[in-house]
Amino acid sequence: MSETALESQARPRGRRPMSERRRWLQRLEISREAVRLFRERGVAETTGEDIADAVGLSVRTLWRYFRSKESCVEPVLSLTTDAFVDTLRRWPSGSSLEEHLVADHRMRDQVSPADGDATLAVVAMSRREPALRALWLVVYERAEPVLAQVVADRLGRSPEDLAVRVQAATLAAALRITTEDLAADLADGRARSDDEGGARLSEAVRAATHGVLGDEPPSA
Amino acid sequence: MSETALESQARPRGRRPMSERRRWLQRLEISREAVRLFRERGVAETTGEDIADAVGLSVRTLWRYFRSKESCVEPVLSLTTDAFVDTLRRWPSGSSLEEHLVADHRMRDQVSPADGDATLAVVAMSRREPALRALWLVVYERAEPVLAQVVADRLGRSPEDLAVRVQAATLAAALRITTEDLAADLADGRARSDDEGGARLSEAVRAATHGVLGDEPPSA
DNA sequence: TCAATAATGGCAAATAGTGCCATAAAGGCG
DNA sequence: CGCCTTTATGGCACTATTTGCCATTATTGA
Repeated sequence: MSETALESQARPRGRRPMSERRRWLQRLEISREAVRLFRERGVAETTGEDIADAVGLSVRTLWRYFRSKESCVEPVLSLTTDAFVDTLRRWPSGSSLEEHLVADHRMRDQVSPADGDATLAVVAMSRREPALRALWLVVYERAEPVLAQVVADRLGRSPEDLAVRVQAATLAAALRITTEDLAADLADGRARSDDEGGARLSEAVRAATHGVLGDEPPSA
Repeated sequence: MSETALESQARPRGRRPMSERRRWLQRLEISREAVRLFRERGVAETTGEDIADAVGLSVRTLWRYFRSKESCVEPVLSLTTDAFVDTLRRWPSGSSLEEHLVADHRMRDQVSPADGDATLAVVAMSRREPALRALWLVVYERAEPVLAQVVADRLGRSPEDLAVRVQAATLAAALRITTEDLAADLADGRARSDDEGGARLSEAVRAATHGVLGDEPPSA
């Protein structure tokens, strides 16, 4: 086991594994094409081969990146939800959520309008596509531990606390439902301004937290 | 168009469609066998043909009852979550949730210990099986509209209200997380009594609702 | 250039699911 | 009881999904 001792400084000698970031980008590229095809023809009418062709990959390699064709949309969804969560993470204590949403512009830098559109389209499609619905819920569940950390920091408690985890799940549900409402409104032709979106989000978070996290209506 | 007028009293002449209840029982029977096989051999090692054979159906008919082998576990999960939701529906205003959980025994009549075990086993497996996890989340999402009605009744508001829907999602998350904790504890060999389960559930609901629904700690 | 390692692609095979049609089962009616 | 109608099931072929295996290619260090 002298090898074990040297393990930490063992230099790899061949081709290095794909970097995490490069793999992430590749998955995102596939994801965008998959969403485009799903929107154009529908999920059932899009085959794994179609997606692979659109990206310029072999089918075999596609299945190395994703376990199913539906899960191809996951990176685009995660991109948007991660931006949401990051925005919440930057929400300073003592300010209202609405003020923060107006003041914090980094979310618009983090996710392009095209990806935002794509996400809302997938959420709208998920009303009819059980596989997409399941994926959407899974994506939001994965946000819960991150939100638990945010809540824990804010309340000065442990992220393992049952109350903290429940509060995080609550926050996730508020974000999710607001997004679903927005997607439904857009899909059904009811337009909505970004400002109203922010207000609805604040309302949802307030309904979910009852002010425990320190947000107050801006008029108060 | 005269046919349209008579449509309501048109008597069917051939074999009647399977009753909703019979179809539900058939799905439940399949579900129990599927869970049994999944527990014994794992999901990947269980094929659709295995499930069909266990129930005594042809594979073709199995796929008429379920769209995928993983979704076969859905009826057992729904059985348990429905019982949970029904218990909440019977929760009288003005009493603490813990008192209600102790007093209301109908949940134990509604779901057998075997089905409860099966549900917890599936939840435990869902930590490693993405398809089961997705299904579990979908089952709980379907409970949200029902819970929204419960919340709406309790608060005298519309079940369409954003705040009501968010509160319902919050309640669903509390139930879900409590169940997941219980499943994890059981799977990891940490026993837990029913009483403690009720206490944890009350704690979760209280953390989620902040007393808005009228529950109070029994000591208060 | 050579050796080593990782990514990709091609092919075959197993599994998952669907469409189509034949047959069996369950009713009503004479 | 046979006759007719409708539904549930089963069998078969077929497509799609997904994985294992191996050859090929690409990328790195020596």
